[in-house]
Amino acid sequence: MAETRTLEPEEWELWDTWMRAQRLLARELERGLQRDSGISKAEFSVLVTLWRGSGREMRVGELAESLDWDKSRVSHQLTRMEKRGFVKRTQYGTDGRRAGIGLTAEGRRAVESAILVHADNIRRHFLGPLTPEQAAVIRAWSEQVVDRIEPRCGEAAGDGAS
Amino acid sequence: MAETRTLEPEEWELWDTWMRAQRLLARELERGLQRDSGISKAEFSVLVTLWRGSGREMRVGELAESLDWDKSRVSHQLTRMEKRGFVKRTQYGTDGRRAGIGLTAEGRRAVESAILVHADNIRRHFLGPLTPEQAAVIRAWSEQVVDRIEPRCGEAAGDGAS
DNA sequence: TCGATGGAGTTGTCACGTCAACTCTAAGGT
DNA sequence: ACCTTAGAGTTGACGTGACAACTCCATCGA
Repeated sequence: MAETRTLEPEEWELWDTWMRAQRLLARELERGLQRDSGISKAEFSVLVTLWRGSGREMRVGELAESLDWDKSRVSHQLTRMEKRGFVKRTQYGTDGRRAGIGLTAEGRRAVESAILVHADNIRRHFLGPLTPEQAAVIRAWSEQVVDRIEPRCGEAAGDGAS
Repeated sequence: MAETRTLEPEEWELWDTWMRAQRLLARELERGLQRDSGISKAEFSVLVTLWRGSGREMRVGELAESLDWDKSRVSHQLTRMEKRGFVKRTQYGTDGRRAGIGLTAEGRRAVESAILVHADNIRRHFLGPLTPEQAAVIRAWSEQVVDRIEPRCGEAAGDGAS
């Protein structure tokens, strides 16, 4: 273990400013999604992931892996989204309980519209104001962080929204 | 309004990597707080803000302003934390309903320990691996974002944890 | 004096997220 | 055939967060 002392003012300010920026950005994007497309960030994540599979049904575990979410979180989210009519669970086998997850027409419509709107918002709030130098540094740093906290051998598709 | 087209692969990868890094970092810090100090990020934020007031009782609105939280969110959080014995609401005036918020001894103990542990975790996961150049760029970028989304004239104390 | 207005706080409702406990099925071993 | 075990998915309980509706009280103006 390390030194166990509080942060220096300079350290603290960097941390605080970064946290604040990160939070405001996330809040802004979430609000945009809600306002322009009527869906939440969580819903968007699920919809995009299913949509990328272009019609193929996915399993809960697959979704959980793709999103880096807990399985039970996926299950709860699907329950809510099934109620809203965005996804459907279909049965596997003859009478078993394994479910395949598919988009409804409503879900497909919602995600195809949301993707465009959300891309605009990401450009406006995140990519737009970024200088090329900042982009390079932030990208490199983000990769460091991901590699250190979650070292992966292979690739896993992210959702880019949560 | 802009162009309304989806993100280029390069744009998307930057966005996705950044979101992933941000999320992993937040998750790691939150888990550290829970594991080492037995409190949540939300609890930590409230405790630190009260603690900085060094004994002086704060109002709900003051807390909400400091934390940049919705007032009702503060109220709900205080209800839970009162149940845990970390804070107490004291009455103002003779029979009115305005409440001043104070730390209990238990709350003070918890926050003073958590601050040290949390500082270590922030250093380990965030500040430590940062090169000076990265620190400068991230700091500048964060300030840009904050200024653009939430332009403030004066200063507001942040909590550095949520 | 009385009523309107506004600020401060609380409460309800619902979506999100985590953890642990549970069910069901498929395999595997004896 | 039977029991065990592991994997997949669901469920329940609870804390978190956003939003709107509500209560109280103070103040101000007719």
